[in-house]
Amino acid sequence: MAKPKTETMVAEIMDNIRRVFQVVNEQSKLVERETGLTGPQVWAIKVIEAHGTLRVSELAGKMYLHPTTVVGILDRLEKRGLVTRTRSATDRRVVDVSLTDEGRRLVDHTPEVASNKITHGLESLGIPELTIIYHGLDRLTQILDATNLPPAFFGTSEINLPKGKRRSQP
Amino acid sequence: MAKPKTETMVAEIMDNIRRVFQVVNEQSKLVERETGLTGPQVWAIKVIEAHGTLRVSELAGKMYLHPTTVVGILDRLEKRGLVTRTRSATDRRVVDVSLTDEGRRLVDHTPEVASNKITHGLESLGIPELTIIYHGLDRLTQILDATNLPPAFFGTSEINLPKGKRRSQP
DNA sequence: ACTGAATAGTTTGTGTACCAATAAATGTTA
DNA sequence: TAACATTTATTGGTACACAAACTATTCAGT
Repeated sequence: MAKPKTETMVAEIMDNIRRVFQVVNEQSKLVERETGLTGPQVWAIKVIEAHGTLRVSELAGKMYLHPTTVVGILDRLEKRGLVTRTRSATDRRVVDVSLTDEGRRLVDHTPEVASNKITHGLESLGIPELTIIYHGLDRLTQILDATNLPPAFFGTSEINLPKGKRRSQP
Repeated sequence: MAKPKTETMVAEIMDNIRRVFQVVNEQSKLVERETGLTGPQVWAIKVIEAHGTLRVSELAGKMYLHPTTVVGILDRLEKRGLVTRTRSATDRRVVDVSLTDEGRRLVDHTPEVASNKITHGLESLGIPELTIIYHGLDRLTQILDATNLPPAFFGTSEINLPKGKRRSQP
């Protein structure tokens, strides 16, 4: 294939990105059937467990989501008794989020969120093929970082892109 | 970086996929501000213009979306007078979708949906770098296809994954 | 021709995901 | 200190995205 035609390659790359979207979405639905929680919900309690008690804006930052979205997710998790919300004593604007015992139990019993088809498929590959995918995505995210100005909706709280990629904060 | 550790690479690949998600989402919002239509809406009328009149299930197939989702998008486009829905005379179960003059006018005046930051960034790269990204994503979608059973909600109508990827129909 | 399966599109309900506007608390500055 | 701005989380509203259930139509087999 690799016909050296910029236009064609860009179009195919965009199509492939859409494909990946699709599959990741399906995976989210699959996790839901297995655990009774949706992908984002599992993701949230994983983050909470890893970090310990944290404020809503911190959680949103670590999940790359807007606070409004996280509020909805927390509503559902709270209704199920998996997390608690408490107003901070020192700063009453802040809401601290933490796991309940039930939530912690569920996290432990969830045998790796990542054990979905994508991760599984990736893990079955050899180092050479993984390297190809890795470099391609890495290059892609680099150009995304270069062209993507921060939308500045995160306020001032540190954004903490996990792998230390991303530019300096405003 | 290419430290040959399967576990680490898989984790970083997943993180990068999430990054791409984020940026594509932002792009969709940006297109919305410029055209008054959302990303999926623009995508839909682009597909309709490219293919001409087509049925709802065909449109859904070409967009990799469930028919239910497309129905909602069509509702909004129809309300704005950009598309029309007509029941087919030969098969009254079928609904044919086509652009109105207004819709065609809007498509022409939309200077390339793809002129977003991602495509822009990609187009600014040279063939060698594009090749890296292309191969990485291509390999990724291959393993996704291999592990991803068709959800089988498209019925029998030809699905037409544009680049000739995807399995034979049931 | 008639019953039953399959198909096409839609409705209904849940869950993201975001923006705009808001309320309450804290900070800043005149 | 009092007016103003900022921060933090929430509510209200729109738009996806999908599953399950439903209606209408067509097809298949007897």
